[in-house]
Amino acid sequence: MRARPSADTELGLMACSAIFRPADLTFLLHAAVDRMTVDLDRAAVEMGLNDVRDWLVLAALDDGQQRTQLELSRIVCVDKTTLISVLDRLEQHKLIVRTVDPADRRVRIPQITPAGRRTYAKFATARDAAEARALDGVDPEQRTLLLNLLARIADRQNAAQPAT
Amino acid sequence: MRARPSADTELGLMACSAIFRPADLTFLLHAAVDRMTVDLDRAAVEMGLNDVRDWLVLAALDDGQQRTQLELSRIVCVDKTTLISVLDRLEQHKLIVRTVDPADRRVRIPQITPAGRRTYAKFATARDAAEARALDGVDPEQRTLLLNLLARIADRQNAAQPAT
DNA sequence: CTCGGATCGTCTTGACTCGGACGATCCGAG
DNA sequence: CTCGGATCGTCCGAGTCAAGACGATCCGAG
Repeated sequence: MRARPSADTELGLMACSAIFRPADLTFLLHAAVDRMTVDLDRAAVEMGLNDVRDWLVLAALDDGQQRTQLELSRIVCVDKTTLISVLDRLEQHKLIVRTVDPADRRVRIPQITPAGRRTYAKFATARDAAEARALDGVDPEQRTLLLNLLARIADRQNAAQPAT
Repeated sequence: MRARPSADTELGLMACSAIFRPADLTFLLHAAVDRMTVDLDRAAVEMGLNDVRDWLVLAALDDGQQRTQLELSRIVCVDKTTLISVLDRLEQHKLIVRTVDPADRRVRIPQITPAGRRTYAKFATARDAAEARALDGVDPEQRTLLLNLLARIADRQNAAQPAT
């Protein structure tokens, strides 16, 4: 499991909102991510995965498309060198296999196994449950607004001119 | 500056939304955080800071309260060992000084210097500008709703029972 | 006062990440 | 066919982070 701040500092997060202005967008985003990550990491370890990234990789492989490791690394936003260790672990747990593309023997085609599919499905339901818990009591209209606003922030171009 | 994924993988983030279901709360949160962090990190380096955490520390010290390093680490949610290097750097740049508490010679009281205050103020305006950019065109009512929902997610108790 | 346990800041160590280098392989030019 | 450049996966080295060990210091019991 990826190292995370200990419980001490974890709780401290909440203390921040008392000290910093409470409506700090960046701070709240970080806090919300941390909160979700705690849930998802726990769900991941419960089913033998290491990390949310393990699940991201499984998710990307679940559609059965043939992807090279490089494509995969771009899709899940993991450095290609880091992806290697993830794939090593998943392969060791028999959740994926690395096949060689007969048409180009340089590339490896990681493919999800039935066991990997089962693990992925279990994690997906856990994730859905976590998100439902997080949004419990928020009416659907507000949910979609939240998601839209987040998407809007995320999609914003990196247009802030690169330092004159 | 803290290492971040290269531009390649950075852009790949957006590709995710095409592959995963587009309304994935966790994914959007991550993407939004990444987006804000890019802006803030850039602002930080422009004024000689290393990191957003440098600014967090300055912000926590700006109110002039006497805090030990341990308290400080809890407030800014940084491991106490990591905080040491942050304080070392800030002290080297003369933005803070470490004083010894005369009442308890074990503890150090980091205090912000006038130069530190100036740097903090500059960063604060840069941060406000970044957040304003991120929320450009969103009407005030929706902004407060967004912040409230984020706070709600973040504040949620770690109540998911710790694995039976 | 003395002494054992608790608490502070720092140091050490092991794990992780990522940029760059490397071997294997492909492909197009000649 | 041969050969040079491009592209794949992997490995290595520098840097970062945090858990645990450690010395210095405090404080309460006796």
